[in-house]
Order: sequence, then C-alpha cells, then structure tokens
Amino acid sequence: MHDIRALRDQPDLYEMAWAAKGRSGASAEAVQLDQQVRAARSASEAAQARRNDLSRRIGQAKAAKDEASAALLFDEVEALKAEAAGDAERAKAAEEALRDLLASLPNLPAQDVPFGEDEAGNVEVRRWGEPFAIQAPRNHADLGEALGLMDFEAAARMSGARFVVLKGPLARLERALGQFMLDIQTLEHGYTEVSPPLLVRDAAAFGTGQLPKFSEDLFRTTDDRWLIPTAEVSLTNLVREQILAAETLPLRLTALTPCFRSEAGASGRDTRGMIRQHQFYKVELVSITEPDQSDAEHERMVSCAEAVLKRLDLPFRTMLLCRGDMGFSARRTYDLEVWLPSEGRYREISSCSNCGDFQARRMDARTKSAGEKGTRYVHTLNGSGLAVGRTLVALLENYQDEGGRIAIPQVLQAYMGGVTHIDGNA
RNA sequence: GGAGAGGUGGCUGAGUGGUCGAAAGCACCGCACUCGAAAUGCGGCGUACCUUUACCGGUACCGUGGGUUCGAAUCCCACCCUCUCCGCCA
Repeated sequence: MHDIRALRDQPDLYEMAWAAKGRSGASAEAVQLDQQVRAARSASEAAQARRNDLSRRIGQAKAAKDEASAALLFDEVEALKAEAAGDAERAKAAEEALRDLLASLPNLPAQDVPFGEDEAGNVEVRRWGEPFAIQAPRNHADLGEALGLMDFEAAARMSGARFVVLKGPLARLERALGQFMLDIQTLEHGYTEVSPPLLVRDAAAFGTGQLPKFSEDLFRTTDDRWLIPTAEVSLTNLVREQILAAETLPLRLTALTPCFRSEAGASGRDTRGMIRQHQFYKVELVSITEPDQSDAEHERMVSCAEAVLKRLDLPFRTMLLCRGDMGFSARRTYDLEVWLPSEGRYREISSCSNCGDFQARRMDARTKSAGEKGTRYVHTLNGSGLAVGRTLVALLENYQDEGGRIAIPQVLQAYMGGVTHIDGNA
C-alpha cells in the first residue's frame, strides 16, 4: 500500500517506478482520484456539519417543548439530505477506487536497485565456492529414482503433477535439512522459532501482498481461507494491527513450514523433478524493524541465509535483483543461487527482501518510541533460510559420485543418525 | 454442530435515541505542597483525515459492514472475534 501524501508530493518518482512495471499512468490516475476524494469529502463533511448542527438544534427545541421551531428545522434538514447523500456517495466511490488502485500497485524499488527488465539485469554481488568437477552429472530426479527413494509416479497417482514422494533416507534427509537450518537460525542467528497457522484469511494474504493481484498463485480452501505460499505470510502477519514498542525491535522470527503454490503461470517450466512443486518445505526468516534499521537488517538476513549454504559447502552466488525482476512487495531483493551440476548453472534457492513499510501499511503494523508522540510504520523483511526442497536437490546433485551414491555433508550426519552416504540399500 | 454470554479509550469499566469522543477508577504527564520522596490537591491526557503559518475549526471512529431515524455507542440485520456449557474429534 502506498502513502498517498508521498505520492502527491512526488508523482514523478512513482510514475517512473510503475511505468517500468507496465503501469504507466497509474501515478497520475492516483493523484486525480485523490483530488476527487478530497473535493467530495470536503463537500460531504461540510454538509454533514450543517446537518449535525440542525439535528442538535432540533434536540434543543424538543427539550424546550418548542415544537414549532423543531418543525421548521425538520424541513431544513430534509432539504439538505439529498445533497449530502450525493456528496457522500461520490466521496465513497472515489475512496474505493483510489484504495483499489493503490492496493494493486507494486512497491517502489530502493534508490540503489539496478535498472533492468528481467533476470538478465540482475547484478552478481558475490560468489562463494567453486563448482565441483563432476563427470557427467545426473540430475536429482534421475538420482533419486535410481536410488528408489524418490517417486514421482506414485505422487502423481494420488495427487497429480508437481508432487513427489520421498522415502527412507531421502525422506530423512529432508527432515534433517529442515532441522539443521532451523537450528542455525535459532541457535546461532537469534531468530525465534514459530509454529504458525498454514491457513490464513484474505486480510492476511492482502497484508503481505499476495492479494488482491496474485490469488491465482494460491490454493483456496472450501471455507475461504488460503494455504500459505510461504511462512512469510504467517510470520509477518504476527504483527498486523499491532503497535510495537521500539525497544522490542527488531523482531526476528523463523519457521519451518510446508508451502503451497498453484504454479498457475508456470505450465511447462521445470516439469521434471523437485525444483517446482505444489508443496515444499521452507525455513523462512522474517524481521520486523524500525524504519532506519531495515537496510542493515537486510544485509544481516542475507548473510544468515548464506551461512546455511556455506555450512553445507554448496557453491552459490548472491544476486541483487534488478527492478524488473523484483516481486510485488519488495523494495530491494537479494537472491541466493546455488550451483546445480546437471543444469550447469546457478538456480534460485533463497530470496531475501526488504519490503520497507509497504506490507506494514497494508497490515497496519506500527512502532512507537517511549518519548515519541505518534507512531511510525515498521519495516518488514523476509527471506528463505532456505528452501528445503531445493537444498535437497542441490545436495543430491553436488554430492553424487559416479555410482550414483550421495555423500552426506559432515554437518548433517548428526541429523541423519550418523549416516555418511545414501546408496539405496539403506 | 447445538445453547448461552459478551466485544466501549493504554487497562478496568459505566453508559438503552439528543449538548456522548464518551462517567469513574487505574496508569501516564505537568504544577502545587516537600530538603527529597510518598501521600494529597489542582490541571492535562485517544486516533485518523481535512482546513490553517499558527490558533481555532470540521468530519469520522464505542468489533466490522449495512439499515431505521432530523439525530445511533444506544434500535434492527448480517458477518467477525472472545468466553462458558453440551456434542463430535487428532
């Protein structure tokens, strides 16, 4: 959601950002609607003020048993009614139109976000690790199926495409990864573990920016809730409609949850394997900060996500997304991309965004300092730390040997009951 | 799922059609008293938007959205939420 006053002050700034996202003219439209809103509202309020005054005098006349004066005032009010109703209706219509428009417009990128249309415009910030030399690397789906521990067909029989069944040590590896990541974020990075609802209402999905524009990406329940596409929704909405004491910030929250995505616009993409599923586990990181702290928190969050890949010794690079490739709610986003030998390229495994006050406005989440008079909107940040399914993919592919065995990184072995390799006979 | 009770300002809580943005108490802030503190006394103390250099002023808000009325915290309807009891259930 956007601050209409800020927009009023600098319409060009907004126009530039929105034009780049195909919403050219939206800024001018909002300014115009805003003028309509305020004109109609002023007229409506003036009429209402007169009506309130007359009603008050009717009350006084009645109290004084002066029925004649009351009758005169009645007529006066009656005459006002039609006029006032028209103004009120116009004000309401314009307000709704403005609200709907503003709710549909994406966040503005931060100053330092590079220009660019799409993925190609992203900027590599740093790179860590060297891709392993693997002879004729097999992809994770082939490896998993050959091991007899990954079954897409069984999943398809009961659930359809974009689901998978993991078995035995592979199922355990998924669990191990989740626990491992959660332990790092809670024990080492100070995030508080949360076990949140996976079903949320409209208002929550609106708060983080999934609604109203992206409902087709979500699954809907029969009682009109939404399955969360990421724990970002649940964790961020923890502070909705709250006024947080400044000294309690930053809030650092993490959760390991399933995520559900319809992948409506992705038909044909990544159809084979576990890269793009309707359901996957993810460890999510969310920070709630004071406005001037969010940029520093963002860098910190990225390093918290990177730490997991480093610990697993998986080569990755960190990308600063360009304007065209950023999501709806973000003002700056870093993606972590892990090396996938079978594809010979880096693929997204984490996305860390600073949303500024964009989500906070939609949720009405504010902060207040001790001596301070008013309140300010908090800043919200979210990041994957990491996507468990894709990390499993990366592990399989990067740790395979010629025989199709998978080595378990040392840091995970404790979580795997001491298992050092997965070879299918386990 | 059935039956019932209830949602009022930071908190407790009064208010069943007219000057109610809302009593009172607590909390908080200022002043007085005091060497200081406590106690006491006096005063102040909601939010958002509009207008204004400022002062003043206006509008809205008593869970949410509609409705009745000249006028709604108060009456009517729908919904949301909380609590109690019963039923069912991991």
